[in-house]
Amino acid sequence: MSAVASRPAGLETRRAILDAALELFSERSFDGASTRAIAELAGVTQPLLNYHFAGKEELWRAAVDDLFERYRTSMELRLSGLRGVDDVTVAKLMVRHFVEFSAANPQLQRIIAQESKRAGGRLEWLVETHVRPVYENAVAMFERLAARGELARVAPEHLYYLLIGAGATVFMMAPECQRLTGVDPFAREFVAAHADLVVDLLIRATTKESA
Amino acid sequence: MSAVASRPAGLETRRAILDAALELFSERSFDGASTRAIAELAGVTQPLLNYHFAGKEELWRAAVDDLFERYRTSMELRLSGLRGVDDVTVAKLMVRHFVEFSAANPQLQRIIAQESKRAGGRLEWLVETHVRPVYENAVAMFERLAARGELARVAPEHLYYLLIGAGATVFMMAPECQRLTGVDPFAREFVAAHADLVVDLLIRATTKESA
DNA sequence: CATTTGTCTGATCGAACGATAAGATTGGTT
DNA sequence: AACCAATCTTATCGTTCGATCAGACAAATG
Repeated sequence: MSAVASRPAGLETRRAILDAALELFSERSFDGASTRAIAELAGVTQPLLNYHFAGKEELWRAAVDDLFERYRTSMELRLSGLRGVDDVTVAKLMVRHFVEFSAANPQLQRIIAQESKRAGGRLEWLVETHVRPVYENAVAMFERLAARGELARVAPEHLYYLLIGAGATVFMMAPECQRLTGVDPFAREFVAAHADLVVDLLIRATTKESA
Repeated sequence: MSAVASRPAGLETRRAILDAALELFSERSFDGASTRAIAELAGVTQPLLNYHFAGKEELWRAAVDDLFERYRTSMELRLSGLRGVDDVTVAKLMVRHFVEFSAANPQLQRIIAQESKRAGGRLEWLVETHVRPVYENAVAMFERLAARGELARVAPEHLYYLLIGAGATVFMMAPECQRLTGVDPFAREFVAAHADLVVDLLIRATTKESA
């Protein structure tokens, strides 16, 4: 049953389903995305989802796994070969990469925001499996910055959600931004300007004046 | 049919339904909140929703209307009697009130975030009916601050979503924050500290150094 | 060529969905 | 007391949901 995917055709279909699932889960929420709509977007029939995945919930988890895996690898790639570089520069790169990834993959914040509103099995899994490592990484970054006097000594809970919110909200809400302001937040210059702003805000702004 | 509510009992029931609808729509999304669940939370039977409201979509609109009405009146109350006060103080009060309202009513950002992910009728209505006035008010505030040199000359689209995201995300995602960090973001001290941080970030941080 | 195994489809299940119709009940009016 | 309109419930409609099953199809293996 649960599909180990040994033949090439199976892998391609699996990928098409994962992409479609991520798209619809992220913009319509778990309940709003029907398995039939996902199947249609993937170009397959609905029962095929249950062949490749054990059920709707497991399909959701597989899609989220895939997305976070992309986030992790892209961040590692960005930070590879920076052994000797100072903490401030690395931190700025991390923040910038988070903003740019959020622009290139608004599904990430959309899914996190969706599930974070309500306690339950999916939130529990999401936090313990994927969010906590990201959070702890961020906290470590905050501490390195604070130790060098480049960041006000504020509780990490505040800084984390400040960073997440400031950096990703406009991309998560891109359709609203488009309609409200007429500006396409995914435009190259917008993303760059927003990343600059967030980096400045987090790292330069709370420096020196505070603490 | 459409219930003009002349007898007192009707108004109380209507309010109970609106409260239940707001709660479930905000945390489960439009599709995830069933009319039966809303009715149960309100302590009435499911068909009664169709007596007081024309349908699920109109119930959603009525609940959102109610919420934004509360936001508007509370903001006006907060800013009443401030005719002579300088722009910077007023702006700080506005930002602080937005953060505190987002803490007291996380449903606001939850519903906005939910609908802003996808273009469609509900987003269109939400933007034109409620979000745009708030946005234009914020833009006017940005311009007054910039004119006094208290804010970097950044495009308002960036500042608006920066403010929204930084100020409301942690409350919107309160269940995640609780599980991830063990901290209750609704605690009085947390809300106050977060408001301070956002006010400082927006108004003091981008001052002088930039531009 | 025959067999097997991985992949996919058509048909259909029971449950939950939003909505409606018909009638019971309640409270104000005369 | 009689009436009537507002409020609410019970029963049920047709649709869509996620899931299952039996079988078709295709590709690798012998």
